[in-house]
Amino acid sequence: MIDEQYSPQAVEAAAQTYWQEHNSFRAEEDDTREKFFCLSMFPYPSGHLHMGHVRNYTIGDVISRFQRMQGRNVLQPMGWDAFGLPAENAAMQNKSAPAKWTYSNIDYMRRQLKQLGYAYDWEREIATCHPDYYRWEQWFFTRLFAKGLVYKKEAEVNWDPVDQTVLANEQVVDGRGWRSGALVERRRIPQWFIKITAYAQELLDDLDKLEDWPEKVRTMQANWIGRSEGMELEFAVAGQVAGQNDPQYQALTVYTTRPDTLMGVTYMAVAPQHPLAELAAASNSQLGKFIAEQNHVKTAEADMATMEKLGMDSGLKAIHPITGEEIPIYVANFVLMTYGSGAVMAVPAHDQRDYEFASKYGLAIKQVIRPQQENAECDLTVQAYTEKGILINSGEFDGLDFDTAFSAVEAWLSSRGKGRRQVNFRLRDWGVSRQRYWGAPIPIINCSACGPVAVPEADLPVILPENVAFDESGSPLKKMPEFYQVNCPQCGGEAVRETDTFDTFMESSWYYARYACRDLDSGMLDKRADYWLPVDQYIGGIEHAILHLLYARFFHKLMRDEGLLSSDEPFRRLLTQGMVLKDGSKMSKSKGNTVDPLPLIEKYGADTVRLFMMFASPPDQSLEWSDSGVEGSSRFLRKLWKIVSSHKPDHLVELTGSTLTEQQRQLRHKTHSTLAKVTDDYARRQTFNTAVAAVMELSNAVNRFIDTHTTTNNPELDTLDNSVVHEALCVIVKVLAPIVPHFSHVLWHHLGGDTAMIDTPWPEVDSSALQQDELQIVIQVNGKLRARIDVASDISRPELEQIALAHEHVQKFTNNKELRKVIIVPGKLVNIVVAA
RNA sequence: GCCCGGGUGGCGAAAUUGGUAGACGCAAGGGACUUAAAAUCCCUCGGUGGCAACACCGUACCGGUUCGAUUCCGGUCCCGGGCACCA
Repeated sequence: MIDEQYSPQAVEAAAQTYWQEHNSFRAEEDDTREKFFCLSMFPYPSGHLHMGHVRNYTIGDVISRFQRMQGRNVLQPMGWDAFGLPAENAAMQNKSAPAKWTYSNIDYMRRQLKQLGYAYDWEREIATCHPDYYRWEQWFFTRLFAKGLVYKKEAEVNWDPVDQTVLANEQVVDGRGWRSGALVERRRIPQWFIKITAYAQELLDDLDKLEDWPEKVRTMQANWIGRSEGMELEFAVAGQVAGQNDPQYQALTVYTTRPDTLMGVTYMAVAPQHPLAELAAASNSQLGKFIAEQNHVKTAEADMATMEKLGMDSGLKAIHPITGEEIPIYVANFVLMTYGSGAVMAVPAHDQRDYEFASKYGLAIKQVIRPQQENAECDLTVQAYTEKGILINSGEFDGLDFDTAFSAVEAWLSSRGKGRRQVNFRLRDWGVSRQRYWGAPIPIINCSACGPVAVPEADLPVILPENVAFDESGSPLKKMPEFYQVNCPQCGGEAVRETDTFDTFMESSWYYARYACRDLDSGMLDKRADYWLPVDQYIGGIEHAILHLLYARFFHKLMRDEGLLSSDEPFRRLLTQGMVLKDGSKMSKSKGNTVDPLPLIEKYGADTVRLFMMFASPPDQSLEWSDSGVEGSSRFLRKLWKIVSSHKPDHLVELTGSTLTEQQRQLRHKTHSTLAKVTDDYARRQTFNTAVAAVMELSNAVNRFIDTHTTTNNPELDTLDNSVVHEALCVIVKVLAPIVPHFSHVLWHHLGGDTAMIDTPWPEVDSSALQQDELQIVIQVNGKLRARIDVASDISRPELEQIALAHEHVQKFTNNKELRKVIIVPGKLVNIVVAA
């Protein structure tokens, strides 16, 4: 007999001890079983687990344990995304080394995860800041370097002129450095890029294969990649830009998706950093001042898009490629030098941004498109007309529609070598250089004779020195000659090692694969990667919908093309979890509304916390934290514990085929319909909240059944009653096991389970228990509910219609009215349509 | 600004393929047990009217499609995520 009082601490200790002693979660490759790789996004070791982590990892654990009960060979690993900015900030504050802070955070958070009872294979734990891990990232980068998939170019960063450091976007507040308060400047510095654009088309096309990803994520990625079909064309620069023979001064190359509007171009716009702008500014101090002023906008796109659109006439003219007219060239702050060619053509009549700019600076607005329908709204005194339509004021192109105009303009320009059809992507190459210390060193040596040279494989890893002093003045690596003074691997001459480190997205782009062969020291991956990959279920925050998930997809394809694995995509199924909120806003330290999981686990136990997390809302929606809701989950477990612990699993009889009372049949029906629903909720819908609600209903039904079948005279159930209850309780305990595994572990033993809960298969639905003789049918009149009736489940349509029409509540609304039609949805409802 | 979501009782939510709006839980109110409290158990619980049966209204707002709309379509408002150096 077990205690009637539920004691989470004792229960959780017992279950965790069992799992540990039996090595229950060690995963091994086994070709005879279907594998299931379940992965939650690994955490950044910020110090403590927060509720978002608890939610994420509970979802992953529930899915893992469910799949295991379904017979799969499950791998569920855990690790640490250990490089990153917060470690540097903490180091500055504590005047210590980022490594020490990171490792102690990992130790603390690992203990928290263990308390929660997650079924992780801890032997595969990864921390990305270990050289054993990042050496393969460095090795892989040198492979990409050899293949020409990486290159160096200048890119803009936020520069703090006081602290003399590069700032992340989040470190720029209102255009100023967050520590120094200094006005931030844009600065161009050479950085490494990986050619993700070479894979743009495949990354787009393969989204169609990801059938088990949320539609919204696929849409966001497709829009991010942003494939467009348009034309690249040249506008010659008019007159002679004195003494400049360089082609960059002689023509502006622009890209447009609307070549049909070409005849409506009334000005050109170039970026402030464009060579033509700089040239014009040399003899125009006002323009020079304007250009200098534009140097203080943060590099983030949101800032670029919301800032006031400003421009200034450069005085230079471009020549329209068809009409030969001279049109002004403006310098405009919204044109980005780092996008495309740094120049755009402007058609104010048919582009809203161009329209607003033209209106502001008194530039011509020339209509060249009219609506398809003559009377459609098109008032150019109010706004641009941006729809596709019919060409006007376009000379020989008049009367053409978008498609024919596109072809005609293309033919005209291409025959004269002034333009060509081109597919463009919004996606830009991935800049991976960071001017930071706490990251994986970029394995490149810069030699004045040989240029950039990859660190040879034998010299890898390039180890990041961990024992460093860290202060406000930026990366210690830049002050360590013993780190950067090296000899060139090619010519042996004096050379300088890169002191930049990798973007931390690099580590998180392939960690999932490394879990398969985490102990391998002779290579990045081995054939075990192809056993476990792709990940069958990936779970993480929606905030990663684009960047992390796109980079990981890209890396997977790079690893495939390196021959390291053979699948095309890393994550078969994706679940994007919503945020955990308190009082309607995201839990965060700055708002002071965080809830620490630890005291809750101590008070209620891990199972209660896990249960509340799953019950409070569906996983992909935000979850409103509620202390009293946790209390409710605890109450449910206590009640259920009492029912199960006072149940005696004796004198049980076979139920299938037995003659049961109506109430026994009803409880069996409830048991098996609940089982069917919960199975579907876990497997297909992944709505664990409705699964829990269904189990609560079943548990309430069992409770009522026991109440109505025992009396003070006879406190025991008879054999058949007890067997029906036993069946229901076994289903409840088993289907709750993924969510409250400790609780189920102990109760399953009490119910007489001959295997440990963790090794027990998922129960099967007895379809004979689901058969019903009667159904409830709803009767509507004109779509409004008027009656409910119980009928035989095999009733014929005419019979049902007749009963419905004869019902007194129905007749009240149909009397003296013309019957128009009767709609019957079998097994559900009858809708009687009458004249109003 | 652009891309993607979301909005249902006092609260978290449910309604799975266009077919019974509010399952399940929380809070609240009433009652039982108790010297008392906690715990537990029972009842009520979207709004309005009504003794009740029941009727009408109700899923952010405006409009549309349909026998029937929380669900589909068009528009508006509000909230959230992302925007390439936070992770």
